[in-house]
Amino acid sequence: MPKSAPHHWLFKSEPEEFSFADLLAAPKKRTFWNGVRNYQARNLLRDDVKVGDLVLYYHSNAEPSGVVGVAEVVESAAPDPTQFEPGDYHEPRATHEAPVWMGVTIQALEPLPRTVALDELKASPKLAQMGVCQRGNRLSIQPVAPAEFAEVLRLAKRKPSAAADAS
DNA sequence: GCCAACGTTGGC
DNA sequence: GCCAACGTTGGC
Repeated sequence: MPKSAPHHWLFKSEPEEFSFADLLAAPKKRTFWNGVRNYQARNLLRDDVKVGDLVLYYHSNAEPSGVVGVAEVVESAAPDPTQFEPGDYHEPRATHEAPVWMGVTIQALEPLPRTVALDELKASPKLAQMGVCQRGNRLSIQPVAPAEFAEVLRLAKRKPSAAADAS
């Protein structure tokens, strides 16, 4: 059996917390994606995010918010160590035998030629179904269709004005 | 800083 | 199991 094609994802991060530039500056351009504290996102990380999958790196609460880079999953799910540590991410119910929260390790591939801002994503008819374009969608780990992934990369190579002219 | 949307918690 | 209260996310 051939391996299945890589899946595509969008990971949200507040740049003040951990930006794509921070990822590029990290050792081996890698980081463990810790701090996910939502069960739906946790389940995706645990069950569906695989080594070799591609990630759109999205800056939320940014100026502007949007997709800024591409990363690759290099290690599949492992227990999030911050759940065992004191602090904001501590999880009293977690034990090493039965961890509650999981994370994956990603590695930066390339920054996009320019940020594809949220309003551009919303302006593209091909991205109408994309999770991040849906009102009220707060999920920090979202599946992305292959065609959507390609469209975001295509938008990133165009001038913003050209994107606005698209019909 | 505001607030809409959504998730979680806890009383009952 | 219902649902009100509360907390968080994240665009604006």
